[in-house]
Formats: sequence, C-alpha cells, structure tokens
Amino acid sequence: MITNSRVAYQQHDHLRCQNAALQQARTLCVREKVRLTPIREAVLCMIWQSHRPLGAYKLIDQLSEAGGKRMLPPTVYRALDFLLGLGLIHRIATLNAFIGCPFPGSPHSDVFLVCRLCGSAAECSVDTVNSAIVATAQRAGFQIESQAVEVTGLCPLCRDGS
Amino acid sequence: MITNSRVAYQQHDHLRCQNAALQQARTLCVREKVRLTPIREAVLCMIWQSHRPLGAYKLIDQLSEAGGKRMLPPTVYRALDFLLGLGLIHRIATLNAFIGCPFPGSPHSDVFLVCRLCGSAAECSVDTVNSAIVATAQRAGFQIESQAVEVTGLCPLCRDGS
DNA sequence: CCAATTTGTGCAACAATATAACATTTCATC
DNA sequence: GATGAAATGTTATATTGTTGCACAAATTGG
Repeated sequence: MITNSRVAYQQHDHLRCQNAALQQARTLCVREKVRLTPIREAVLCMIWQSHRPLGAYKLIDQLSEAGGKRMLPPTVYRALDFLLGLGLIHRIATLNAFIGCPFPGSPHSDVFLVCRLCGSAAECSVDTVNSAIVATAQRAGFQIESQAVEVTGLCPLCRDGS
Repeated sequence: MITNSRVAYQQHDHLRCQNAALQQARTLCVREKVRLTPIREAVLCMIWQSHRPLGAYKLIDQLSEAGGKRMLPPTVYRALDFLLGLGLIHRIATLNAFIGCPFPGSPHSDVFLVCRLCGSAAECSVDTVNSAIVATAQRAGFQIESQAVEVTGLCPLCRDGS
C-alpha cells in the first residue's frame, strides 16, 4: 500500500510538498511535451497550498486574490482539466473538490479517506481494493476506464476529539 | 457477491421491479415508523421507472409532467433525502444522479458499475472490496461512516458495440 | 374531540458548481 | 514575419442544490 495518510493528518512543511509537486509536474510536462503555463502552475500550487480538497470557486477566489486579477471560471476549469488529464490532481466527486496527487505518474487506483470534520483527504493506493474491483468488473463483463473510491468518516485526529 | 448486474444490462419487466421496490419501501417505512407520503412514493417510483441513474432535475421534469403539477426543487430534494436516509435509493456522486437500491435493508457496501455510454449502473455488493476498504481505513486509523465506490467504463453490451 | 406539537409541503429567492460559444492572444515552427 | 495550433479572455448560461419562511397535515397528549 502506498499512502500519504501519515502526512495528511499532521502539520508539516506544506511549502516543501508544494515545491516537490511542482517539480514533479514540470518533469512530467516535459516528458509529455505539454506546457505547464503560468495559469496551470498557479492552479496547481494553490491546490497544494490548501493541502485539502479545494472547491473550484474557492480556488478562483484565492487565485484572484493572490494574482491581483480576477480569474474566471472557464480559465480555472480549463487548468483543472489539464492537471486532471496528467494525473497531477484528483477530483473528489463526493465533495466537488480537487486535491493534489502525491504520487503522479505511478499507475494507481486511489482510495480517498475524506474526513467529514476537518476536510482532510488522505490518498491510499491499495492493491487489495484495486484487485477486488477489477475482479468484480470482470465477473460482470464490465470494462473499467476510471474509478472513484471515496470513504467518508472521521480521520484519526477528529475521531479523538482533537 | 450480491449484484443486479444481470438484470441491469437487459430488458426486463420494469414495472415488476418498481412494484417490488415499492412494496419493500412500504414495509421498511412501517418498521421504521416513518411516513411514505405520496410525494415520496412518487419520487421512488419515478426513480425505479427510469432504471438508471436519474438527475434531480430530470426527475423534477418527469414528476411534473406525470403529476400534472409543477414540482419544485426543494420538494424533490426533500423526498430524495428521505429515501437516501432509509437506503431505498443511492446517490451516484460522479453523475449527480440517483438510483433505486435493489436490496435495501441488507447492510452492504456498494460498488457501482456505471456505463459511460448507455448510462446504466449495476450495483454490486462485494465482500472483498468491502473488507479491503475496511482494512485500509483501519490501518490509517480512519473511522468509516459511508463510502462511494464508483467505477466508470463500458458495460458488457456497449463494449460489444451493441 | 381539541389544543399543542411535530412533521411535511409550497414557494420564492438564491447559492454553488460547471459549461458553451466565440473573440483574442500567445507560442512554436516554418 | 507568416501561419496554424494551443491557450486564454469574456460574456452568458446551464446544471445542481440550499435557505428561510409560511402554511397545511398528521400525531400526540390531555
């Protein structure tokens, strides 16, 4: 199992995450021969700054404030689509929100553990879950294209009332 | 594994499904000492008639047409909340749509196989998926309250180009 | 049965999320 | 620099979901 659940639930150096993510993104974009434009980079950074699932309109507000210029929905949604396409971010359907992918590039099926109280979302890549889903689809004759596994509940910290 | 994947992908007697679901709903409401009002019943029926995930506003349109009177969003959303609470229907987060639960009452974790082309959504209750998710959450110290496992792709029929 | 209370519905406005359509600019390449 | 493709700007609109309050209907407890 690959997971960021430790780090997701604790205070840590966000800036470090952000920089690491940005570096990975740049590398990936070079490899894929696509352009990480200023807008796209700004969106990715803002998502990593939040470090929890961020709604598109919150993103717009924060980018507008940070950039000094009002950013409009289509601009941001286009950047989001770009980043989603590269696997640099994920969309959490149950929250209508976006979060940075801690291990882009590595092919993985994701389980998100979304805390109802603090809003954190840890990402786990679990072979057992994945293979169980694949087996299920196979038995039904269903051809998988993508999947969303989103678990809602209480993270370790909120559960202990902290 | 419990699943309705056979029936979900084939033509069959929808009216039969609808009636069975309605009967189950009545029984459940009696047991839970809650009221299956005409509106709630109408919403449940309409969802079963569609037999695939149905968006709230499509539901509103169809109910308005069928009932002769314009139904407004809050009315329908309240009925949906009621039905969701009883487990009589599910919400598919990736589609913003609702579908009838073929086995309400039986505690189950659901896997939905959602076809990108025809819009069908088969529901499977798979122990292996469920236990893998539970184990994952446990390792992370996460307390599960609900979960959404939604697989998107091609159903057997659409895959074969039919 | 009646009053009190809870529960459900009608209605108007609005909030949040996402996309369409088309003009304009920027960029890579020739 | 001219050209075509990719990205962005801009306006408008579509889709999904909620709030708040007034009214009605059902349930409960005398």
